[in-house]
Formats: sequence, structure tokens, C-alpha cells
Amino acid sequence: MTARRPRERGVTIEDVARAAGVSRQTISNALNAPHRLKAETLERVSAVIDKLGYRPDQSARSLKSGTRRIIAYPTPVDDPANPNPLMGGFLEAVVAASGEAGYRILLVRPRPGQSQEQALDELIAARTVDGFLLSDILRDDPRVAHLTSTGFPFAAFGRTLPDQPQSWVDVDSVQAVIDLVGLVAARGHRQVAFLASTSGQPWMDDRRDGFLAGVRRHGLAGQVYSVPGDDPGEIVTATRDRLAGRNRPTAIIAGGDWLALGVYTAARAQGLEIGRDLAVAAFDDLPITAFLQPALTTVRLPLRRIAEALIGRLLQIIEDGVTPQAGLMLPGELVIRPSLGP
Amino acid sequence: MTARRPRERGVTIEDVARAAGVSRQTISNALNAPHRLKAETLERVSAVIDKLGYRPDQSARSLKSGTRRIIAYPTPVDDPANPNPLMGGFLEAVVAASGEAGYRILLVRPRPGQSQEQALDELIAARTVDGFLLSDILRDDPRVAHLTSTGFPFAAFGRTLPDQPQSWVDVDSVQAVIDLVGLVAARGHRQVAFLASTSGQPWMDDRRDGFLAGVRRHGLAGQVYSVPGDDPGEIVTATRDRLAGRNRPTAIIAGGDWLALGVYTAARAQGLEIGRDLAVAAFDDLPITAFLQPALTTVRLPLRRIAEALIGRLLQIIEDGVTPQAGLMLPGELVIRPSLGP
DNA sequence: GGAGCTGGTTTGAACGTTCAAAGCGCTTAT
DNA sequence: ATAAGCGCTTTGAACGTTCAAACCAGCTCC
Repeated sequence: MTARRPRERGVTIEDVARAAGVSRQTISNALNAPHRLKAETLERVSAVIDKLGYRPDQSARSLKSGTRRIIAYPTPVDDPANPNPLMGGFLEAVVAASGEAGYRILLVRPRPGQSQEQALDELIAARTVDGFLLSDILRDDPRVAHLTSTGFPFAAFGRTLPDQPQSWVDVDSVQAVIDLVGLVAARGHRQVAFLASTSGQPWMDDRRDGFLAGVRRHGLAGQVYSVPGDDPGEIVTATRDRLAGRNRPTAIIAGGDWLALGVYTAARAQGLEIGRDLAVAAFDDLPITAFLQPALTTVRLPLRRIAEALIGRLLQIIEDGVTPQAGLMLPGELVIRPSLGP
Repeated sequence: MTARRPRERGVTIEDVARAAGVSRQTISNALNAPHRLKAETLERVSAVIDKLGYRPDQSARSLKSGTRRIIAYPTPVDDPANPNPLMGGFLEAVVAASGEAGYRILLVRPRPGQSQEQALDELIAARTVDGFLLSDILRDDPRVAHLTSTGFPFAAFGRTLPDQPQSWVDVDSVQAVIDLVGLVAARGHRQVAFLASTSGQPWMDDRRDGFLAGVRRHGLAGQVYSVPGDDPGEIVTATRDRLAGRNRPTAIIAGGDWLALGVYTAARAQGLEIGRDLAVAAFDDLPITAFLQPALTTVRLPLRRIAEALIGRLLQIIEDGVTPQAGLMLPGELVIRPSLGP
């Protein structure tokens, strides 16, 4: 039993109405439908509103109007040892995009013992939010399935299934990696390897598929090798083995910058110079790679555009009830740097 | 003019009351004060609640009770080129800690043309949140000053002024860097340098002060040099100059892992081997440094404990009206790795 | 045997807003 | 002259919950 502190109440619409000598509803209209007021009244009322610092109580407004102006973002549970370095930038972009439209982002997470779906249900039933923003979408994502059956508004960073709402936005990783392979092929490489992590990120499959499609298209000898997690040691040794073995690749495309760091380390250990003896490219454009020498060729995710598209689609569903007919596939931005060689 | 989609209403307390054959208030009590019900009634009512999937409407509850169970976190505006890599981990910890207590985190940001204080005022006046969680506290932070004068609950990651509420939590960077200097001194180093960034992070001063205190205490020759921003190129050249100049330091303590990456690069360019020719230590324990060779000695921020302490203090203010008498200074965790030398 | 207590439950009001409808003064059409 | 329409404003009700107070039956007390 915690004693709740009595909360002092602020200035209400009634106070403003009295002070301005008009009715409640006129104040409400001044804020929500200003065109209904005579210019002179609007001016006078607005002055009083400003003077008293009146803001409609969010709860009362929500209760009556049924809209919260809040979007829930179920935060992916991060491995504390290796938190997603793009999370900050993604949230940054999402907060900016939603803020512009007058919406705010609520971070949510299932409570201990609660499933993802139950956590969503709780928010829906308690009418706490207007919609959901989902990321890290699995091929057959239970959250998407659940929201689809509920009919509750959501937008997804990552593709949904064909029979689900196409309110998704994704990055065309397949094409981006095909492009990377093209760059490698153009530089004369024949033995090319792809380094994947099997720790279960859904996007890794796309990147690998892009690689396979790329080598096929360019008639190269492609090999895929992978490490089970994100452990630096494993990445380095797996790459070292690969570089020491037969069919030594002269180019490695890593499924993420994080993995590429291991490639740099392994190459150095083998006395190979990146950009001359070994071409390297990756994915994500982590800021940290600015320190790599030579600088890393990579694919940057257009986080800003992704966030804007996601919020735009979500608000369209929430406010207009219009579900997009097709998903939106955004191109990754190729950032070509010396690690590929001349 | 956006057409609002009519929102279908869910199951209300009235529905449950009718179904269970009791009054509204009994349902309310079953959820908020179960001890008031006869065991048998409670059981029966709970069953109906579960069956109908009833959840109290958050807005209605907030309107009447005056409590939102939401904490606002004004997100620091990140440089997109160099987003704070610890942000994800910090939010992770904060969401976990607040979720445990039944609170959620609302990400907020001043709208264009709006000051920080105005953004806070808007949330207070609209009664959207119960309290604020602030980070990146400046020495004389306008947000803290404003909330202090308002008397609105907040907790701060970073120290407040003596005449302000001591609801802060901070990491004892000064002591941590003194410890680092001690480790360096014990290894026989006399010429020690500190690399700072002057891009205005408030904590950098502490780290530098710790360095100065450390060299004084251990009778070392300390030199401080700094770079204006976070640009890798500048960090590397400044360090290279320093390593090539007179009074070449044999140990460098960097104000952050990010800066240490530049030290590694510069040292390599000079043909110096880290751990043998140059001792290096830093601050933050970014996961990425796991790839550095030799591994980097650094100070890890106890994000989990920080978040728990912040949320704990904030909820104490919100729920019990008790403001902490003193701030909480948490020690940084020294992570000693080979970059210091044997 | 009526007053007082106690555990359990119900009742009426209120939280602050917006919606839907009605009202009002004035102009225009019939 | 009356009705209809228009622009602006007000009125009454409702959103779904919790608070404060009232109620009620069963007991105890002297």
C-alpha cells in the first residue's frame, strides 16, 4: 500500500470560460475548431488561454474523444553485452517524426511472465495507445498475427505476410547486397565469401540471400560461413580459418559492420592488407567504423526515412482508417569507401 | 482536417458489474483494493473479469485518480552522425526498472520553436505524466531549475545544485579516473596525458578533474589535450602530434572509449605498441571495444543500477511525496584489460 | 433492547473534456 | 409577414472510472 500524494489540480476549461466570459464549448472550439469562432472572440479567448496557461487535460480529452495521441513501441529486449547500436538513432528518428504529428512514443515491454501478445492486449484493452510501432519483425511474427486478428492499428519495420496488413516498411537488403557483390565483381574478385551471424536476426537471411543472388548473377564463386552469436573471438577465429584455408576468398562481405570489425582483426593477424589483399564490405554504417583503416564500405540504413514512412503509415490507419495497399521497400544507401580497394 | 475513425468501445466496468451481479465499485475494489472483498466474492468477480478480459480504461482512471503511471523522458537530441551508443542500453534499463513498478516511459521532445521548459510545462499542464526522468544534466540545468520552481517530481542522471532537490544519481567519474591514474602510476608511468573532447558533454569535466586529482596525488606529470568535437580525424591527428612531440606521454587516459579508438589508430601509425610502448585506458566500455587488440581497460557505467536508483527515487517522490535528502553517487566499474600493460 | 461497531457492499457525485443538439440574432427568400 | 437559412454560441449529456459517504446485516456491550 503506497500512499498517493494528493495531486493539485490545474486550470480547467471552466476557469478559462469564466475568465473570458464565454461558455466551456467556446474554449474547446478555440483550440479544436478555431474556424467556428468569430475572429474577435477567438483573439480574446486565445489571450485568456495564454494568460492562464491553459492546456486541456489529456485524460479527460482522451476519455471523451477516444484518441490518445500516443504510439506504443514494444522495445526489443537487448542483449546487455551487445546492445543494438542503431537503437538510439532509430528512436531519435521515430520521436522526431511522431512529434511532428503531435504524437508521442510510449516504450512498453511485457511484464515478467507475460507474453508479447498479452502485453499488446493489455494496452489495447486499457485504451492506453492509438497504435503500435513494431520493429525486428520475424517472418511469421506473433505480434503481427495478433494485431491483424484484432484489427488494431500498427506499422511494422520489416515485412509482414501477404495476408496481413501491408503497413510495413523495410530496407531492400537483398538489392543492397547484390549491389555490393557487383562492386566486388567489377574489381575482378572471383572468390567471394559472406559472413553471417546465426543469432536469429531476421534481416540476416535477406542479406545472405542477396549475396547468393549476387554471386549467381555475376558468375562468382561464393561461399557462406557463419558464427553462432556476436562474440568477437568467434568471429575472428572463424574468419582467420577461412582466410588460411583453401579457396581463400579475396573479398568478404559481412552481414553487419559488427562482423566486419572481426574481419579487419583477422586479416591483420594474417598479414593481409584490407583494400589490397582483401576487399571488405558490410552493412549498417555504425559510426564507430569511422576509425577503421582503410575506411569500411558499407550500406547505411535510411533511418530518418524509415521512421517517417512508418509513422506516416501508422497515422494514416489511425486517423483516416486507411490501410496501405502495399509495403514500402526503401533502398539502402551504398557508402563506398577504400576497404573495397581501388 | 483529418477524419477521426470512430473507435469502438471496449468492455467497461458496468458490463462486468452486470455480468457478476454486483455493483461498479465492487469491481473497482476487486482490482484496486481486493482486501475489501469477501474471499468468495473476490473469486467470483475475478473470474468474470478474466472471462470478459476487462481492463480499466486508462484515461478514465487517470481522470478520476489524477495519476497516469507514465514517466516522461526528454530524449537528448543526438548528433545523427554520432548517436550516443549507450542510449539503447540506458533505455533498456530504464524500461525494465519502471515496468517492474507498473510505470511506462514516454519519450518526449520539444516541438520546433519550443524551449525545453515549455515542453515540460506542456506535459505538466496537460497532466500527461507523473514525473520526469532527466539525463545529460548540465551544471546549471534549466530543466532542473524549472522543475524545482514548479515542484514537479523528477529524478536526474547527473548532479543538481545544492539548493535543488537531491533526487539525482550519478557515477563517480572523478574517483574512477583517479583509480585509473593509480593503475597507471603503479606500472611506473610518469608522463601521463588525458584526452578530452570539448563538445560540451557535462561529464567530461569530471573525468578531466579526476585525472588532474590523480596525477597530483601520485606526483605524476600530467598533461591534458583536447579535441573540439568527436571527429575521428581530429582525434587521431591530435594524438599523433602529442605522441610525436616532446614530453611524449607513456600513458594516455581518454575521456571516452570513442576517443580511445583514435588513440589506438594514432599509436599504430607511430609504430607504438599499445600495452608495451603506450598504456591506454578510457571510459564507457562500449561493446565495440571488444575488437580492439590489445583489449581496452575502461570504466563501465552501471546502467542497470543507475536506472533502478533513478526510478526508485522518482517513484518515491511521486507516490510517497518523499524527496531524497542526498544524491546517490555510484562507483564506476573498473574493467582492467591488457591495454594498460603488464 | 437500543447504541455502537464491523465487514462487506452499494449509491451518488465528481474528475475535465468533447459531442450532439439546441438556441439566438440576423439576413434573405417566398 | 413568416419561414428558412446562416454564423456564432450555449446547453445538456456522456465518456468510464474512483472517491466519499451511505447503507445494511450481524454482533457485542452494558
